[in-house]
Amino acid sequence: MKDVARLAGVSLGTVSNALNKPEKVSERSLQKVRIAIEQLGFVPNSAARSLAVGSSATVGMVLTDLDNSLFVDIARGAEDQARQASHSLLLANSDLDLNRQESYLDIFDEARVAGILFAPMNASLEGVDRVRRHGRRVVLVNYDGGRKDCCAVLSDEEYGGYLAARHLIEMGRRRLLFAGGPEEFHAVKERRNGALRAVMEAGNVTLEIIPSRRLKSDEGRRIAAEVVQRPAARVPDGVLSPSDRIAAGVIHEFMARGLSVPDDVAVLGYDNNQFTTEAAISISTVTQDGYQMGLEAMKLLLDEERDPHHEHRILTLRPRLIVRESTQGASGRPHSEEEQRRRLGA
Amino acid sequence: MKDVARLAGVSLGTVSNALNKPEKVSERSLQKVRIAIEQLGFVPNSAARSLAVGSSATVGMVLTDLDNSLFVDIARGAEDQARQASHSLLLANSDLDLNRQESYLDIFDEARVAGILFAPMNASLEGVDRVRRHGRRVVLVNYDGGRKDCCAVLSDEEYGGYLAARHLIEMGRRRLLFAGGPEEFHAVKERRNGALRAVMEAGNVTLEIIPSRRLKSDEGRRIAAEVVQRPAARVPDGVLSPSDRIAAGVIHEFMARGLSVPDDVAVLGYDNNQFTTEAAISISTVTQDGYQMGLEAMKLLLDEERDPHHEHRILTLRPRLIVRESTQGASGRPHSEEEQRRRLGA
DNA sequence: TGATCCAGATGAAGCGCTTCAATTCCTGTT
DNA sequence: AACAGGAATTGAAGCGCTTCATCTGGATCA
Repeated sequence: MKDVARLAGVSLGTVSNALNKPEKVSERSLQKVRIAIEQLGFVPNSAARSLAVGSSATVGMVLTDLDNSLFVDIARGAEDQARQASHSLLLANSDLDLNRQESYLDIFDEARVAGILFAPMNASLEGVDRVRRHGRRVVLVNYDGGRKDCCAVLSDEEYGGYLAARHLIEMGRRRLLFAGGPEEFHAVKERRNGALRAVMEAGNVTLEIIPSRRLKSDEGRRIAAEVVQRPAARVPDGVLSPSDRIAAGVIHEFMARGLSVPDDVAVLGYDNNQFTTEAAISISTVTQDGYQMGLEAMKLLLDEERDPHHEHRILTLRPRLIVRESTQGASGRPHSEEEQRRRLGA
Repeated sequence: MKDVARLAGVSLGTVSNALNKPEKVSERSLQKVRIAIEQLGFVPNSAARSLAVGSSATVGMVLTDLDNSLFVDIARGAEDQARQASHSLLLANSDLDLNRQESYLDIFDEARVAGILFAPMNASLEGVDRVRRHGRRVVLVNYDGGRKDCCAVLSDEEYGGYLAARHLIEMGRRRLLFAGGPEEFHAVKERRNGALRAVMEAGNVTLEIIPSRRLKSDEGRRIAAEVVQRPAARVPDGVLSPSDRIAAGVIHEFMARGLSVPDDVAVLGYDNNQFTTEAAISISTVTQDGYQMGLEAMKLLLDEERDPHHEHRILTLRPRLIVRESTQGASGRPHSEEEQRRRLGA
């Protein structure tokens, strides 16, 4: 920058102003500075800038699992919002590893980012306390571990489970199975509670629950293989599962064993992952509109950054049911352009 | 840090050394510093560190499309390798937007990152020249626009196309269709060339080509809908497509119109995206082992960082064929644990 | 003509760290 | 007892930027 100043024949301060507050600089100087920058190929050093200013224009997002396209959607929403505020969003994928998750929080903390969007695993949120103690702004996304002391954007998981079960019941299903998911996951438990509520409300409907250790499709296959061997009257006619992956496994296994989906058994997933529409049989699911979640989360963060009397808020978004072939049979194009756009929240 | 030094009763330099070169500091001082850090809740400021050192321990990765799980795999491989070198990997998703792609390159450039892993769109690579002129290290991943002046890790796209076509031919297919993909995409063109080579080699096999503007599943549906209306003798019996998405669309549409996959027509995708195994009919595909690509790319970057006589290398990895139901009919579990692990490269 | 203003420009101070030449303090050697 | 040599420590200098109190040179007005 010193070189730029010299070449342009102005002072350091003027170069800085030309870069950050052009309205404070005369057109003439602006021009000279611009030319000098061009000639020297000058690139501002954001580390020096952050150091001088005390914080950066970057927002860090720590997320658990890029394999779940929900998080990609969240990131997209957050990024679009960030860009409007001339901030940029950098992602760190902890890949289901608690250590990495903590370490990325620290990295963003050390970088003095403008804020952290945190889509944590279902586990201790001590990292949040740590970085907030250092004055770092944090907004929780998709899970908040019940804390009330910082902003969060959540999805009403209980209601999502309710929606799912009610849909199956409305389709005439009476022997429901809640397939898979570790009960210690907050979201899984909530969704199950919602399903239970719908079942209670309906009367004369049963809800069986078979948990699983993970949320992968293998578990769905295992569960389907298990129940399909029962006497016909005890085979469920409606399955809802807390992940699209499990639902995919369930469907796959049922079909491989000669059952018809959705005629013999309707199957419903959760999260509206990408592949629910790319599959040969499109999968009905409950969607949490990740784009919206990301957008709102970033808004909260920006508000916290700007408004000195900011108050922490917890936003709970309502999930939405998406009916596709796996619960309703073929019914025209299951993934129209319109639908695509909705998925992306655009 | 000054406070830490004071509280610990040592000098600034000693605190710095305790943090970065503990072997140069006596056990006693180390202890004192540790306690002081603990008590003050001190967090090193990486901006200041970067400023003093002149570069950071972060590697930035700019990628085009997080919806394609290939890139997620690449990021995973890169991250694992980075961690071994005590570097961390931050991701920026340009989401198919050229402006954003350039802007993220600049952001990493301004942050003086240790290097940039760049999985660019099929477009001008001027951003690469720009940041390299500033001394930034760049490794290209998955596409290099034919340049020879920096490291790159590529996939042998031509060979991938060859593998795909040869497989279909070996399965007895004679009327092949190369379905979809914009010809101006380097990868698409190469894959098509490879397919062509396999067809030439075989004799008495035809290869029809129907391009499309994008790589989404709608295009696959459109193409399938189109060819299925022909007289039977002119309907292809083998389809290979440059993306799994298109393949999924093709399969879906064929099935909806009463064709059997793979009996009437075998369909093959490309990239081994996540959903190829989560679908009701698992999709045969060509995989580029993203994990490996990311790993190697990061290795090249680290070498460039460390070795003063580093020479730029271009690594071309061979893709691999994965046969699943869509070309071979049901054949046991198409996605075993083993297979999963291989996908993840773990 | 001189007083008053104000848009612009200036440059020193300081952000929090690393580095390195200089210094101190031991230990072992002769 | 004197000294060499190494290990540990010190603190000033400097990284590239922003900020802000200060200054400059017209323009405006009475």
